[in-house]
Formats: sequence, C-alpha cells, structure tokens
Amino acid sequence: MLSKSEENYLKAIFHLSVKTEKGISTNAIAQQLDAKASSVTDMVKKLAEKELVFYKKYQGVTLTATGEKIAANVIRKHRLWEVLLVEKFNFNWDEVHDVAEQLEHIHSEKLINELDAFLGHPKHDPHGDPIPDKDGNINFLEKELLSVVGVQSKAVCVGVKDTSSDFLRYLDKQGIALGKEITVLEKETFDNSMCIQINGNEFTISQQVSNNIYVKQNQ
Amino acid sequence: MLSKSEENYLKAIFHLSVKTEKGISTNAIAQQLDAKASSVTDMVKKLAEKELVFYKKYQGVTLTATGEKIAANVIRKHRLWEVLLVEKFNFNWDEVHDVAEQLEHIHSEKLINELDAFLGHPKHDPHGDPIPDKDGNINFLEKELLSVVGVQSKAVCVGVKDTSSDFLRYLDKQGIALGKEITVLEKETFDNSMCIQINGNEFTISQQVSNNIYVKQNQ
DNA sequence: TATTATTTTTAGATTAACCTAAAAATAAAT
DNA sequence: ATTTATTTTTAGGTTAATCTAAAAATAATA
Repeated sequence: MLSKSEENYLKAIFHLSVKTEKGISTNAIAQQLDAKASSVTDMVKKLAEKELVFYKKYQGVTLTATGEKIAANVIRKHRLWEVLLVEKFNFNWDEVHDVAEQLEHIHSEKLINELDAFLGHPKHDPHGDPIPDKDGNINFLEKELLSVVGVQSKAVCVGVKDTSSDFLRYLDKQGIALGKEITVLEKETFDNSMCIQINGNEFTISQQVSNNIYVKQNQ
Repeated sequence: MLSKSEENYLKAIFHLSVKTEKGISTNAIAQQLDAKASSVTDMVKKLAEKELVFYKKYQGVTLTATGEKIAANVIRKHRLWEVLLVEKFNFNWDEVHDVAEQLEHIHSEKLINELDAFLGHPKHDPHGDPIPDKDGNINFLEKELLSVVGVQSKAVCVGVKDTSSDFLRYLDKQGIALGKEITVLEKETFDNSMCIQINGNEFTISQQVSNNIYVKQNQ
C-alpha cells in the first residue's frame, strides 16, 4: 500500500500531465507540492523502482499505466468526498479542499464504493471537475473559458479553474454557480472586461474572472 | 496539531485508564499498541513534554485534563464514523474497525460536527459503546455481563466486550444484536453455559459468549 | 560556440517513529 | 534480606520523508 506522500506525488504528476504530452519536470512537481527539487528527485526514484513512473535522469517523469490508475483513484476519492461534504454536510465549495486532501488517503475499497453509491454515482465534483470511474477513466468534458465566448452568446457554467476560497466566495456573491446560464452582453476591448447576465441580473466582470470560469456553449 | 501516532497513544492510555485508577504501565501501552516498550518510553516522554500526560520514570503514566480531552475526541470521531459506516454505508458491525481507525485521525472540527448532526447526534456506536460529547464527556452506562444475569431474568443487550469479527459474526448468526431482549432460561453449573431465549428462539451459549455480551437488566 | 543561467542531481543532515540489545530500576520469590 | 525475575529505561541504529548546499547536466544567450 502506498504512503500518503507517494499518493500525493502521483496525483501531482497526473494533474501536471493533463496539460502536456512531455515528461513532467522535477521543478514543476516541486512547485505543485510545495517541496524542494531534491526531495522530488528522491521520491521519483522510489516511484520508478515501484514501476509507477518512467524516469530517466534529467528527462522528467511520466506515469506508467499503474501509476496513472492509482493517481486517478486518489482523485476519484478526493472528488467523491467533496460531493459528500457539500451535498450532505453543509460545506461550501470553498471549504472542502483541505478536508478532502485528508480523506482522499483513506484506504478502503468498500468505503469508496459505498460512498459513490450513497451519493448516486455523481459525475462531477462541486467545482465541476469530472470524477474518474473505478477503473480510473476520466471524462474530460470539452469546455471553454468564459473569456472566449462571443458577445450575445449564451453558455452554461460547468467548472472553475481557480479554486481559491477568495474566488469561490466571489462567485457565490455574484450568484455564479455550476449549471447557471450566462449571457455575454458586451465586451470592453481595452481591459477585456465583459458585461454578463445571470439570473436576470446584469453586471460586469474582469478578465481575471472570465479567465477562471469554464463554460459549455449551447452550439 | 498532533500526529496520528500521538493520538493513538493518548487513545490507548485512555482506554487502559478506564479499568484502573493507577498509572498505566509502559508494557500495558506497548501491548495495546503492538509496539515495543522502548518505543513507548520515547513517546510518553514527548507527550509529557507537551503536557498531555503525567509521567515519572518507572511510575507509569496518566492523562492530563488536556490529554484526556484529546483522547476522548479521537474516540468520539472513531465511533461517529462507525455509525456512519453501519447506518448509511452498509457496513456490518464487524467491518468498521479498520476504516474507523483511519477516519478518526481526520482533522476538521466542522466535519465532525456535521457528521454528528447528520447522524442525528447518536449516543452509542454500533457495538453499544458510548460516544463522547464535544467536550469529551463520556456516559459510562451501568451495564453487566450476560453471564451474571440470573435464571428466569430478562435483560437487554447493550454492548459487546469482544469486538473481533469472529465473535460479531457469531452474534449475527444467532440473531443477537443491540437492543434485543434476552431471557435466561437455564444455567449449567459444570461449564457455566446458559440456555437463553431471543426472538422467540431458544439455544445454548457458552460462558465465553455470555462473558462478552453486556446487558442492562430491567430491574 | 563559448559563456552564462537554470535545472537537476548528489551528498550529507535532520526529524519522527520505530527498533534491538544492554543497563538500570523495581517487583517477586526464596 | 538476598537473589532472581520482570519491567523500564538508555544508548545507539534504521527507515521514510524531508531539507541545504554543492556538483553536474542541460538550456539559453551573447
């Protein structure tokens, strides 16, 4: 059974791998985990020994099939726990992360299967991120940033990029949530702010905001 | 914040303290935790540094008020998680222990308060053991072993002493569960076995069994 | 292509939580 | 009250996961 630390490394590599085909650099992992590069080198060697990653000195790492499956399973657990916290335990979506970081390392297959069933086999976590299935398959929804949506177009909020408490609380305040329909009314070219309509209310959001909201357009 | 290991030591000392007024010996703790006495000495020194236990060389240890509160809180978490597992997640009462051992070390006050509320503020875990309240107060129910109940008396099952899977599965098979009324019909003096009635069925149980079932007599 | 800058690795330390084996203290038994 | 047995502690060692600082390799730049 893997340690919490090993699982966290696999998860970090998994997340970083989504964005690129290339090997993941030691530094990138270090930054993701808030650790030193030398620590990463040590751990990556150990994971390579266990055949959870491919690793050649100075060449970065990639997950093996096994490594990827384990990483996806940790993410599955994280996101299922997040759903429980929000739907049954009255957590706000900005409060779940720290606790889910702990819960994701609980080892019990029965527990996670029962949790999944109890929640009705949810497909997405409270931030709109897809929940991998038992085999580690993950359904990457095709989605766009709100910032690229054209004027007069409608789109449905399906996720957020920034999951910081500050940002999530801002969204709550503005009434922006998963599943809500957003209409882009106007865009200012000089600062890329946009005026949107949601729940019948019109207001302006900065580019920072529109760059951190994922939407799906009704094409 | 305490480590998992520190919490486990406090919990072990708490459990051992229930039975006696005296200080808890190094060996007793070692046995409870399946560790070596020398490891216990090390840890106990650390806990004394943190003022969670009183410790004088060769004299055994006792919990301070703070240590006792922390230990009771770990036990509270353990037992609340057990209730969730059995009542919502289809675990049998013999399956909960290992997972609860992990879950009891999750740190989040909000989580445990919400869990408690979600479960309807239960007073007992699935084995009949009392759940400490937020302040660490624990309601030790006055209870007796089934083996001391007299012939022709009725008693309600309120807990078990042995919580091994083997024993719990035996109880399931016999239809013995918390809240069930047991009538003692006969006692054999030569082997201390007894014939009981439960759910309308009559059968014989050994002393081993009657010595591991707690009951409350309807006096 | 040299040279400089950055990244990555190695070497050696540190901390927590364990361990074994030997020494010291306490308890039990003759 | 000695002697013997048991318990507890000390001393020193191990492993996992981290770190710092220096060395080595790769990448960027003049």
